[in-house]
Amino acid sequence: MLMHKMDWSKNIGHKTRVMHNYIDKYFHTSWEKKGIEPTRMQCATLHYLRANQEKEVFQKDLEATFSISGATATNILKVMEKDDLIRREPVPTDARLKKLVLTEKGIAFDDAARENIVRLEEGMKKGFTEEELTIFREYLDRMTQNIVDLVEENTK
Amino acid sequence: MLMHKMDWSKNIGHKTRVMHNYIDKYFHTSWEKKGIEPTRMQCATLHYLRANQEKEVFQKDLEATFSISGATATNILKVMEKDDLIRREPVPTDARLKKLVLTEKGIAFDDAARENIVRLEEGMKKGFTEEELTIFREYLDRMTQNIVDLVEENTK
DNA sequence: TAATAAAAGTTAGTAGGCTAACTATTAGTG
DNA sequence: CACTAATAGTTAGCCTACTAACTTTTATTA
Repeated sequence: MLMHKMDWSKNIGHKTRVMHNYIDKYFHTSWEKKGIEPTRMQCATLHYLRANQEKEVFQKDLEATFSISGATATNILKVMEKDDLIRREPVPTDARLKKLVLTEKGIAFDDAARENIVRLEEGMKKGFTEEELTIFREYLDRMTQNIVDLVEENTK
Repeated sequence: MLMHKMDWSKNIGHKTRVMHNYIDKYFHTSWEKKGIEPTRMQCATLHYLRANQEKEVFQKDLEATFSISGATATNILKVMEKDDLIRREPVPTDARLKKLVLTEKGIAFDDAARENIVRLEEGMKKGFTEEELTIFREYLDRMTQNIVDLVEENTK
């Protein structure tokens, strides 16, 4: 059998994993002893709740927005509730739902996180033209769809 | 303060995270009851050890190749040793090192994993030209470097 | 209306990812 | 040679991520 030797330096899945992990690391290193350190997904959740304060937001909305499973969402929200960044309130009209509400502390941390998010957004794009970014997004969407198709083939 | 509302559908970090998670899911769904289910990083490790059977391979090599921390490497290898996919053998010339060796079972699982890896590699690239893939890799490298620069600014 | 299906969220268990702190060993330097 | 640096790997503790199985509640349909 001919040995197929993978060149990891050209592997797009590998590159994606590495980039993904560095983004986590960015958030981890962005807090110089301000007490707590909201993680990447916590910052994203704070941001989402803040931007949708006029609406009612439930766990299922986070799951759809961020493409995470129910179990993952429960984990993230459990930690955030423990750290007093959010509350989960019952909804009178539907006992299955729990309304997600920012606490005062959650709002304060969202303010603090905002500059970190903006700095990352700007910094990531350094040296990229708008055209390149559009192509980059399109490639990511296309390749993700290819992988989704493979997963569906596996599970059909 | 003007509310900055993030459009997650255009966020490249978000897209990268989603693609990354679907690759994990691909590996998870690629085993129809063949007993054990080697995960993404386990398959990558098996592949790497197989391709470098003539050399001596140590944990630090995996850390460098896959850009993972020592703790993460220890975790992955611990599980693989428990499942009898690899052994960790002492090295006479340097007591700090542990040589990583594939077991018979490890070799068998690498064979079984090979078709899954090839199918993913092919499937991911469906509809992409070689030129597009080259550009895609270049974008991932450039953006990852941008993020590394931000992390280094944070930690300097 | 009663039975069934669908939806929302939780729990258990596991993998991969990290940092910080640690042990042990080897290499380098005054 | 002795002291210090660096290297290799582990452990503890945490967060994100998943599936599978579960409870509770609401919606649908026979």
